[in-house]
Amino acid sequence: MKDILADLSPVQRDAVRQIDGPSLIIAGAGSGKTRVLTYKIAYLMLNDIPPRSVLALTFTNKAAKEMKERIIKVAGKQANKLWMGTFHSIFSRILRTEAETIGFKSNYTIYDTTDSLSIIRGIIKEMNVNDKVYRDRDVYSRISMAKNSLMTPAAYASNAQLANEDIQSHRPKISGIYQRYFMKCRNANAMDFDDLLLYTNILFRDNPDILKKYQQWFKYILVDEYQDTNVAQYLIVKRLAEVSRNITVVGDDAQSIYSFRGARIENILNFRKDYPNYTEYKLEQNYRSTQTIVNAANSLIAKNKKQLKKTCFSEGDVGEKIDIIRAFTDQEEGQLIASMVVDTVYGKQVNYSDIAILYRTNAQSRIFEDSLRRRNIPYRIYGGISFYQRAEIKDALAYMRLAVNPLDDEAMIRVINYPARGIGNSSMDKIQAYALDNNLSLWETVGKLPLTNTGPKDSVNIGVKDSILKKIAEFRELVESFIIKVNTEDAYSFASNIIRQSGMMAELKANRTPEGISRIENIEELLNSIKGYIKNSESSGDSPMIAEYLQNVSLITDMDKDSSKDSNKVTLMTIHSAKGLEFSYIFIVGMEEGLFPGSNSIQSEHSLEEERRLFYVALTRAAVKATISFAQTRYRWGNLGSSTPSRFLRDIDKSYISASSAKSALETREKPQLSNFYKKSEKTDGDHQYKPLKPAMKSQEKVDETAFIPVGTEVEHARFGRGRIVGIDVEGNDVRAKIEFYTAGMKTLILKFAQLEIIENPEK
DNA sequence: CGGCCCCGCGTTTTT
DNA sequence: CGCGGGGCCG
Repeated sequence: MKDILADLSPVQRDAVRQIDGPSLIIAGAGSGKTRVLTYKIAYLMLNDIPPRSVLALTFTNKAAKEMKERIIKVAGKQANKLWMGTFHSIFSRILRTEAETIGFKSNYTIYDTTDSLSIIRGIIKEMNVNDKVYRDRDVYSRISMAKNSLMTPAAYASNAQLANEDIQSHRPKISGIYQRYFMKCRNANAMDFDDLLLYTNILFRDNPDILKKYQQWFKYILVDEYQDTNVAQYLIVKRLAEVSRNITVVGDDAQSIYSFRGARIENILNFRKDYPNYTEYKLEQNYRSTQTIVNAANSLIAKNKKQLKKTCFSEGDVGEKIDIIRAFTDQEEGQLIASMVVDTVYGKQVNYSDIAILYRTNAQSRIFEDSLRRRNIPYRIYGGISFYQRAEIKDALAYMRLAVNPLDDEAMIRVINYPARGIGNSSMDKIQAYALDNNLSLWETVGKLPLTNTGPKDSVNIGVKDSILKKIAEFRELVESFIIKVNTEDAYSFASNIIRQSGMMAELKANRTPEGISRIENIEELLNSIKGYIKNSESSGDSPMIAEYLQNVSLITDMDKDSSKDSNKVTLMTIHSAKGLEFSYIFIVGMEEGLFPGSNSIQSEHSLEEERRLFYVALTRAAVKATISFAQTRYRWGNLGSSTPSRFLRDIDKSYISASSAKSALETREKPQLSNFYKKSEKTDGDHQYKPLKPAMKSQEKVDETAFIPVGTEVEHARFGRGRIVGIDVEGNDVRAKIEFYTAGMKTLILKFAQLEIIENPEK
């Protein structure tokens, strides 16, 4: 136990040693926040507090998993009994146990965002409202916001302000959509992500005895990333901690980046009011990064008006200054970063896994994937199109979901005609219409259908042919045969049987295309993950059934898949995903107006500050060196646009930016002829490892040749092959050529980047 | 009913 | 550009 405390700074030690009472830990980036949290939990256990009475809440499964591993190292295996996980996973577990109390069954389904959107689309159709006005995403986020502020449909309907807002935005029917959506979920015995928090609140609010049970159970509560809690989460914690008041929250207002999900920085401020006898610990020393990075980050965040007072400092090396890299195109940005990755690995003798490329949006990843692949640089990409979002995976899971919870209408819609069994859209419409009229689930509706229309005269007739009725009956029997086995077969056998018996496997195998083969591989990977899940839980008990696997899988993301540390790969991820992580070398890419800060964020000071905090998070991931890049032109939705450097670059104190790169990338405001670029890049001397100003030489050399190509010229492009120029367009300083390529089709290219080779010039 | 093609639209960010 | 949804035709 002495060992634990010896590893800590005085402040950290004090924070760890406070066992009882409320404590607020304000922890700057890299200040050893996770270490304090893990050690505090270990310390509790070493002081004979039973692990099962400790509740530790995190925001990602990854954070929970890592923390648990670290605690096991210090305090041993009993740490497995800790209640540690995300808000969503912990409270979904509790809701399983208490489901009946709130009118659900314990086998409830958890709908992911895709499911929710699809239901909302269905409602919009049902209500016959304009889906251009009522866009599913907008409606969903409105509902999500309501739930996160604990507003039920009734509360929403009677709220004048919300009604006003919806009228203003010409969407007065959102309240009605919410009502229907809410009921549909209930009828399907399903909860969406927000419901997990909403219903936990309802459960605790309306059932004092149940609340009391958990208040006595969880004697010690710890919350990580407290600045990212929303109203629903805040209230759950507040209720649970009310009696014991042994609550520890850790947070950093400067790293609050989830307000789009309803997070409220104020929660961390309210802590002082809620628990007046709290003790506050400020962790201000950054043990991760160089002084340059910490100071640069401080200078950046100082531009935000709203923030808690805190002085972060580093006593590490001064370190290298930040490089700012300008690229002409997004493509070139990819190439430059890729070659800098190589230079870093060989020049600094570090591993690929010490390097991360961080971007604002997932869509940016592709270019870096390409450029890294081209150079044979191993990389690992997080987020983006999730494995669990793939159609074949969702289909397989939908069968399992339907077997576990037949009321799950979304699952039913997904699989009733997959593989195609002749129950098409028009039949489905009839089934759905009947279900709606009679307030039944689809499964219940299907259960009422006769085998033929000539059956007993009081039997249901929805107006489909006998041949279809027969197919529906066959489907029903198929699902019934699955339902029987839900609680008798272990998750793995169940899943592999369902994939064969449903006909999915045969359908997939019939497709010999590369995509078809990859789909089968994905299914195999899914089965493997189920096997892995069984193996994991067998060590701590019996073999789990499919229902248990399903409730876990819906709260799991790609992020959580084995991040086997042994693999030496460059990490690509969004900044949001990078929160809480650290890397020696960080590349922050795409620092352009409209991208970062995003175009949606530049209207309000509030969201601009959040973007700035996001940039702060990105910068402070770097231990040794940060490099920032932007591109002057970028493909967006298939066509080229030009962009200017992000305003945030000017927020960093110049003294922390390498002089050569600042000058070349930012101060020079050259827009005119490219010949100027060329000359300047020649002047940039070699004192710096990278020459940010230096564009791809080849494209420069080609410019003069091709800048004034007439229409009709036959040209050759490295990627698109040969084609003919059909139009020239001068836009600002760019000359764009519309080229009809013989094989690649029509493209619009900016001449100075296109590297065209002239094949034949009609005017010569 | 099912498959194919075309059109329209989208980018925040995650549980 | 890439995806998903809707529409049309076989």
